[in-house]
Amino acid sequence: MDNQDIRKAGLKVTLPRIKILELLENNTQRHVSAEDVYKMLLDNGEEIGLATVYRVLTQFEAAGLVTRHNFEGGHAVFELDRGGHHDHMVCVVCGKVEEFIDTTIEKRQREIAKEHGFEMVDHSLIIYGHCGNPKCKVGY
Amino acid sequence: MDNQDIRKAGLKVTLPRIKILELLENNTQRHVSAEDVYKMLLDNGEEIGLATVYRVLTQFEAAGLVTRHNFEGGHAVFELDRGGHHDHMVCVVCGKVEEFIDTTIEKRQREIAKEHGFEMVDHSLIIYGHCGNPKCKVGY
DNA sequence: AATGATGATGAGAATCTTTTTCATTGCAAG
DNA sequence: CTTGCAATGAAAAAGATTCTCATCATCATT
Repeated sequence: MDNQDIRKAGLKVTLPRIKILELLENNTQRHVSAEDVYKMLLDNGEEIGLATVYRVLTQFEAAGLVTRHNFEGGHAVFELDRGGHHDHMVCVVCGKVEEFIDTTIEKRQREIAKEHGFEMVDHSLIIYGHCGNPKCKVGY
Repeated sequence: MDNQDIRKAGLKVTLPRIKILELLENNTQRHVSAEDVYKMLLDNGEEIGLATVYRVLTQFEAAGLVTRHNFEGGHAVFELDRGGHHDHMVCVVCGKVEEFIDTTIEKRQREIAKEHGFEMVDHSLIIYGHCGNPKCKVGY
């Protein structure tokens, strides 16, 4: 019941919001920029303005439906929150993104924050490296 | 011998580069945006263009003299590389930045990368939370 | 089902950050 | 001291995101 998620967020159930949420749910690549979303909607024949895409994604983020990541490169990417939190591993050559979750690190982070007098509310961990693809290996 | 660092990077020793490196070394706040650097130079009476600041910071980054961080908010911040790697903790209210390093996490990251077939070359860990300042606490 | 208040949308303008262009200047090797 | 080539400043351009505003759609209430 996606529409309920929108409603629960205190937002009206409108066509742009439904379409954007659908796209995030069904799209193969989990990490998309606002521009990506906009273009995909266009390809699907939806007449949704870029400004609306930005607005909706920001609202979804505030509602906890999606997460915004600031990867390298100046533009943000969004990802549907499927309940489970996870971190990212990005290949510096091909850009491939893998997700992972590690309880050791998760736990340690909370401890470190506390040691510094912080109360952790969120975190961002991105590992950059060369992925398994031979073409992405060092010295190729 | 800062000028040697510039030279070693294969760059000519010019006034803008010297001034920017000096500023990064002597400035109290370690994390500065290109705009910050530009304005501080202006305040110091230096006539250095914003484009040059961007160029030089990017060159310094390539040379390993500074590190670029993509914190939330759309603009990058730069930090002088004082040899030691470290991660960041950012207060979501006042923006205060604290640095930390944790061997448990550092080690675990390498292991995780390897488990996924990645060879880690870098990483970015940012913990967001409420800092010790009472005004930044939840429910203030 | 009609109504109306309020929120949402689209288009384009505006803003902000960063990069590029290009004519001019200055470092540094000989 | 000359000279090539890199570096610079100013302004324009590009890219990402937000804002403005007139119009339109949703939804709680009739």
